[in-house]
Amino acid sequence: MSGPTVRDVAEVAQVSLATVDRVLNNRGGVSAKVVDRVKAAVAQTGYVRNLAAANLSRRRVYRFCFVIPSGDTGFIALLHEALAREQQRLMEEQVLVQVVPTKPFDVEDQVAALRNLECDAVAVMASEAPEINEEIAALHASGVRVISLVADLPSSGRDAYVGPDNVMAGRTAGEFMGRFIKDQGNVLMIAGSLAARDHSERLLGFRMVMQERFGGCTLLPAAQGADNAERVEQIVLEAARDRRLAGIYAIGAGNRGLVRAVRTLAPRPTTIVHELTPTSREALRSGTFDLVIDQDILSGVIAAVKIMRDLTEATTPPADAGRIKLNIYSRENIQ
Amino acid sequence: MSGPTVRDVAEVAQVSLATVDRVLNNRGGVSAKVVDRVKAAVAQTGYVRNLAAANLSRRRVYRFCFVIPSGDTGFIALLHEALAREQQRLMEEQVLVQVVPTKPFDVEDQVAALRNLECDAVAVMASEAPEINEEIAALHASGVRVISLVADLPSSGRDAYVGPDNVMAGRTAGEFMGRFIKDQGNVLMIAGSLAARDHSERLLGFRMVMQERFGGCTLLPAAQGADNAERVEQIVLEAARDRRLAGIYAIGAGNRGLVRAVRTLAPRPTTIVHELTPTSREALRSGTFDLVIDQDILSGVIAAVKIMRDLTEATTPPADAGRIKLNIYSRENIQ
DNA sequence: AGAATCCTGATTGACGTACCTCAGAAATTG
DNA sequence: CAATTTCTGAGGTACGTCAATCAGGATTCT
Repeated sequence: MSGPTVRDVAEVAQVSLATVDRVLNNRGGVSAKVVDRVKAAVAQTGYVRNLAAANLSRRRVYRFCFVIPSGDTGFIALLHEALAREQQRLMEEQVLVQVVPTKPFDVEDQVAALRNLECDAVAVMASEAPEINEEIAALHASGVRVISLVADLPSSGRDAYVGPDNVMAGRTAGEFMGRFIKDQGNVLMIAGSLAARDHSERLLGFRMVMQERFGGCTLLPAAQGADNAERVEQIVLEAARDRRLAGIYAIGAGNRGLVRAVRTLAPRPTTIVHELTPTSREALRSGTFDLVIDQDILSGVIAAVKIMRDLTEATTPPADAGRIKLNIYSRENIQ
Repeated sequence: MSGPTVRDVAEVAQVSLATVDRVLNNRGGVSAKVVDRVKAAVAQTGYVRNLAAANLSRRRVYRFCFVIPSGDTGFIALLHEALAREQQRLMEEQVLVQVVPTKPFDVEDQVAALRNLECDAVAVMASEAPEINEEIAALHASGVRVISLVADLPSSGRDAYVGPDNVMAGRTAGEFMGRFIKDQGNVLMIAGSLAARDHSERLLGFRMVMQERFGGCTLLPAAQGADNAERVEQIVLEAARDRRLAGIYAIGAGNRGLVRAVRTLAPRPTTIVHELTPTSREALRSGTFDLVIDQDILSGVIAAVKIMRDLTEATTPPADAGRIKLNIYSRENIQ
């Protein structure tokens, strides 16, 4: 009733259990001829590994580290929350996740955090800096698998990137911005820091679309808000002195300041931001924000763990495994 | 390391393994005092039954049926594809999934399909009809757990619904339609069949938003395209005789006809459709469609299986487990 | 020919739970 | 007090896979 087992495969292939095991878990040491026979037997019997039994038997414990900025608001808070929730579930799959918080924008601290990690794989969210790239390269050389999270670090030699296509995110923002503001007026772009690759890529994508298809708008010079609410608020208020401020595209954190600023303006500029946080959700619902482009960080964490497991098992993860989907939220589809 | 086991519970409760087993699987024959002690020990240790080991031990195989319309195009094709892909993975978890295709819009055939099913749980996608509701009620009474998929059947007494909030889907479509067409012109709505609850709910949501916030538009009477490309094409061409056709909202299938029709029109009306299929993806990319509102059917299938398993285990699934997210796609974020 | 290497078989003990039997202790009954 | 019933303990086997060991046969090399 419950399907064929390794025993049946062994019988059909005329080999021992040990040999079937060697083939199935490719441990090597089996001649090509026998390998073929076993594989044929698997196909013939329709054998499928019983995952429950496999997990039960194999008691390997994976040790993964997440090196990410600390923070108790916005997206970073959601990331920590998602990690905490997943930790529970992952325990049951013998995955131990350790979170190593770093000081935001502090390269030295982030480098220090990457030192002396005791684990099989690391997921890093950091800005682009040569020191960090070097540290990651060193980690990688010492046998630890490394993936970049949310913001890619392509020149670090990381094994994989888990996060959204940030150029696409920016392009998407541009598309909706252009249509919503009817292709006219000034548009303010606020990034957190241009050193953060996710921010600069979004900016790039946004600019591209606006220039390609919405030439009626004027793009103001990109401002840097340092993910700081007060800074962001000031930037907006300053830009709003010009009466033709039609749209605001906010990349990165500091949305609370953005809400405060936009609420004082009349007419209210079309506002598009990233990441569905309690703040942006509320602003969306109340009509202060017009669109939120979100990366589902929980699915990102899940994907990251999966890829880290694949990497430590030396099985190549599927090519698109790390690509997190972009979710678009308007006031009508907040969930 | 990998969580407490029955052994730990037994030790804490100062009883034997056999007694813990008797309590956990309530086999009776244990005094109230000891039962309490064991339960306290469970709470104290944080013991959770290892489902994998349990299923392994008792050789349980889940048998689930998906009763869904047949079809090799559009959303239904994607659904079948997703099921086929999941089937592979689910075999490993001792879940046997059987797909029972039904003739679309054929109530009699769908009722027949629901008869004589040999399984633990069924997922049904069907129109609303009293005969179907009755059949589901009968199934349910005979101990089979039933969930509705994509289109809800609330008065059937199904155990759960897995699918998007279709009113929300319609409202979202309305929100973007209103903003894109700048609140003026005629809007054509094409449903497949108003008997399909997902269609009627989307229509309802769309109408609500348009009336609430976009009073400048005129809603044409809702047309029924029977999920048929030719029908849909004709409906559009007819409505387009009026020069003020500013927008089209297409619920349900038949998008190939929609593409053909819209391509002949100038100016091209703003077109919003449902489900990201090869057809709608291509239309989005080429600029024929403006927005696609998609339900990720793969995640729907996964959620459905999870819920069916919970139901057959008599553990109540989390309240929001069946809610599939809505994904919004513009030409810039197709993936 | 002898030694080294490679391939395969046979066997064993986990993993955590379910389910069974048998025996003995404790509590209840007549 | 003896006879019964109720409760509990001890121990075992099974589920299907992983992982490891040991031993011996077949090849290849020197």
